[in-house]
Amino acid sequence: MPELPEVETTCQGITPHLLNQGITNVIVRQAKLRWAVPASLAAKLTGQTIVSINRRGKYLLIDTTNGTVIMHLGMSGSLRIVPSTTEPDKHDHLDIVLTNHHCLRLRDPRRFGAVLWKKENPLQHKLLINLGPEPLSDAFNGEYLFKASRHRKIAIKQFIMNSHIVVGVGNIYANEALFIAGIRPTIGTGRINRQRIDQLVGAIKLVLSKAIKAGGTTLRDFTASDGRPGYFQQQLNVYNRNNEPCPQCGNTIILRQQNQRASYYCRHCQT
DNA sequence: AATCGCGCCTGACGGC
DNA sequence: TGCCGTCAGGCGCGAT
Repeated sequence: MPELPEVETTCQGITPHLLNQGITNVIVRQAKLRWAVPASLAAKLTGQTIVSINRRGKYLLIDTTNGTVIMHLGMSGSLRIVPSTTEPDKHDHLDIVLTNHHCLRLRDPRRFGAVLWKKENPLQHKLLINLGPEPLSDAFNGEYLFKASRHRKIAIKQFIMNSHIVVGVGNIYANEALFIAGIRPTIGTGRINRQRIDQLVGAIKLVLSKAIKAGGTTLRDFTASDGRPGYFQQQLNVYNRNNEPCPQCGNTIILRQQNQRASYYCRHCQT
């Protein structure tokens, strides 16, 4: 399940293969993703050159000489670079074929992902324009999060998973960051003091940057663009560890549903 | 304005 | 073995 570290790993993995490549063809085998892949995508892209690849939150932005492809990997999406003669898998929905006879291939069994097109100013796209700051940027700091958190009644876990507050924190890393910060996921956001908000900001930055270094987290189906899994799951403290001992105090890790999401935490270490 | 719950979708898994 | 129900979850959207 790609969260920010997995998308970043993918972005870094595909960039050297795509940069300055021409696009000779686009093959859409399954247009029904979260939103329909634009029917005009192939016409827009064919003959263009890829000029840069960026990430904003969990969105990948592939800039070409004619406009930008905006991709989201949803729950189960992955991108690979393969020779264009490689036989597609059942869930390989889209190929962007390059002049080097390889293609960028999108696989997404659950089809929660998206492939969109924006002619110019991709950051102004409706889905991107209201996103919160990047968690690893200086704009995401204690002052910002504290201010945003005042008078909010929502539980802190849902708050940090809200992409309008900060991008890229999905369920896995929200659980992990709250554990590191010693904050119980169910606490009302507005009741957390500045010092603890600062700790939470530090914990989010720490867990995300460590996960990027490890190449992401592979629990079910994530693999990097070279097909290798990530290794951050070995460093998970609480996620998927219900009934196991807390690595800090030895008490049993609790699992409870919170807004239809699994929250894992230690009742002793997280208050 | 903030919050809540729904729905999209497939594969894995457990129970019978 | 095979069938079926349940769960997982990002996130936009409509309802409250």
